[in-house]
Amino acid sequence: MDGFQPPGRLVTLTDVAREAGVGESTVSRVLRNHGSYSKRAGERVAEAVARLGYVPNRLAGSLAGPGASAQLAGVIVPSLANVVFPDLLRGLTGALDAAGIRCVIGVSDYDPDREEALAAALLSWRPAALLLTGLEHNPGTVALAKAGGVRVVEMIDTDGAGIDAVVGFSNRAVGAASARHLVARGYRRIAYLGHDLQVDLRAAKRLAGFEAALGEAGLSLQGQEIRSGPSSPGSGRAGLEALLARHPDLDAVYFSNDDMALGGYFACLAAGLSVPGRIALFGFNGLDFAAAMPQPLSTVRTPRLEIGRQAAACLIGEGPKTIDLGFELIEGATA
Amino acid sequence: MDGFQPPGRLVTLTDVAREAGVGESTVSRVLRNHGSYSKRAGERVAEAVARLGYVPNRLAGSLAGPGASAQLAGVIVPSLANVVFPDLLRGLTGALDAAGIRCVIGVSDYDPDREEALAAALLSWRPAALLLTGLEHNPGTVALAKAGGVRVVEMIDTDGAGIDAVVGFSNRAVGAASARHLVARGYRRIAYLGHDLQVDLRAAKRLAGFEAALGEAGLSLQGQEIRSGPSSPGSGRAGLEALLARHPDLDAVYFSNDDMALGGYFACLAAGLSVPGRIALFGFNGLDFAAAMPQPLSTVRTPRLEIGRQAAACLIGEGPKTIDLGFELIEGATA
DNA sequence: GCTGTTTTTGGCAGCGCTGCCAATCCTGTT
DNA sequence: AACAGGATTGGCAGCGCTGCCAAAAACAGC
Repeated sequence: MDGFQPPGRLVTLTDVAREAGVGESTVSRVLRNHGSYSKRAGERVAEAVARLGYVPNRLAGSLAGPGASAQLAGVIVPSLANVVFPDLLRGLTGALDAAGIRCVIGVSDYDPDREEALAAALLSWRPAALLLTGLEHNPGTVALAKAGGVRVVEMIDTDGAGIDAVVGFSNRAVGAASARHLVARGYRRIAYLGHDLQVDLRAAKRLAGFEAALGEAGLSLQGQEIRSGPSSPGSGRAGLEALLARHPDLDAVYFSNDDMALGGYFACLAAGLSVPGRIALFGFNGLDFAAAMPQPLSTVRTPRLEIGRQAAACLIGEGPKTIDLGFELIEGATA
Repeated sequence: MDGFQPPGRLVTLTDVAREAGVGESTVSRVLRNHGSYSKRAGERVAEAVARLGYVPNRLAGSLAGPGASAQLAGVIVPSLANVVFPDLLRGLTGALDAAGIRCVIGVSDYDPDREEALAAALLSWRPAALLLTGLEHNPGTVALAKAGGVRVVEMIDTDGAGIDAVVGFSNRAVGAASARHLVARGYRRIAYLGHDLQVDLRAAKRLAGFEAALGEAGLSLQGQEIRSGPSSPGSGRAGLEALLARHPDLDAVYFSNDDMALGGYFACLAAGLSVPGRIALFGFNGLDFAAAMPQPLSTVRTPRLEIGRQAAACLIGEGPKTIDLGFELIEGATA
């Protein structure tokens, strides 16, 4: 309130002890409400803390404490540009907050080497857990995670083997369900429109599941457009225009996600193509806007928040190793 | 690589020193490339580190080091559900990453009391800086921030006095510019459609600027619809329908943001109202989809990533105290 | 070969806190 | 009033690392 402290020394627990006229251990006990102390001691410490504006130093606390810090969680996501990951974080921070655990985040930009570097950097804070996205990592990342002595949770994808705990859903199953829906609705000349598959491995798994299910129905993809760069409505719009120019006879398009699908819908509106009469659109994610469209988007809603929450639960209690949270196909009106 | 460590003791710097046959200080010097050491010492340490799989403990490092940790930054955002904040984080993490600084995040849910609690929690990690959103905080938060001995950066809003550094733009000016644009285009019967203003103070400032500019033109708001809950396309769609039912003669609507405006656009599409002929729509944020719409949304693009980047720069070098990054009015085709 | 640097090195205190343990203070009893 | 048994308390080592300093080694000049 009255200007900055003389920088260089903040109030320490020892200061509080002196101010309160008690020993350091007593202050520590009071502050953590751990062990027994008298009411009087509690009051005096509380007063001293308030008077001095003491903020505990968890760096020291965690160092002195038993094992690791147990108060930080390291989270690595591939991107923050795609709504999915903020949603994941939202679920995580919400659930972890109650336990007093904070998230330290790293953004890998879909680069496994960056992911590895980030894993090392985050581990150096001795977190209670390391939360990764997807199941595919560098061997070095896996080694770090295993040797780190921390709980490891891999989120979103359950198609494969995890290091420790896994929370998510099957992207292959999503792709397959989407394909079956389109087939059941009578669409036959189906194309895929997505962003870079080398980079987004979960999208690649969905596509694999999609193609497999098409195959079971005796069909195959009639066209494919892979846009470089991140997914976005702009990319979806341009992509659908390109796709239709190349394959004018398509009757349905499966998009890598709702953002792309929204762009596709805009392209149809702009070109005056009726949806789903002339062309059907199918997305992925079940974002907010999908339900608000004049014709609700046909898509698959993924339990993004819930994945975050369950991942948090994995750290706190010893939950089961693998949790498949499933997904929900939303029939919508565009496919 | 070969299973989990016997949990309880991770490799320490002392282990590395023993393994490499050098002193602890030498290992420390090599690892941080600080001070001088022989080539041979460097090699032996590097080998030992690799052999043992040593990951430094920054908890200890920061505790022993000079002042604060200087390797963590505490970031408090009101929400992760609104694209704005992930974008902010994206800019931040991107720029901070190069400096080896990690972000510890807290989500306040627009609650000043939670913000205060989070500030204390984050400060207990002795971060290099505390990054807050907006200029309005509890007195307790301000006191903590000032006493914390850290750099404080308040992001997004420049309409008011900051604690330390401020990076953003003027929300009032955005509102005023938006109003002037609508007025210049000839719209006269203008309404506002937004989400909870008590909670989103920046939106309230935009509206204040908007109304002030309307006033200068001799106009005033013809209607207003405030939806409870977070902004979303669904809320925007329902809101516009309610607004038009109440004020059928409106010729333009100013939305609290693009998500709401997208919902409004969908409402118009669904109702067959021509945009902007029958009704003009004006948003805020300049999100990706705005440009991909059949008629590009008229809106204001805010420098969200750049705010994050500049905020990061504020922590690293001693930048100027207040940075106004301005905004860009996008004329679009909906207003 | 010997002194006067300069570079490289290891030991050790201490960062702020917690855990352990022994000391002290209470109770209620005999 | 003296005493057992529990509640409460303070001292101090030590968590893993860095900064400081003095010792040791390497090199320089004569």
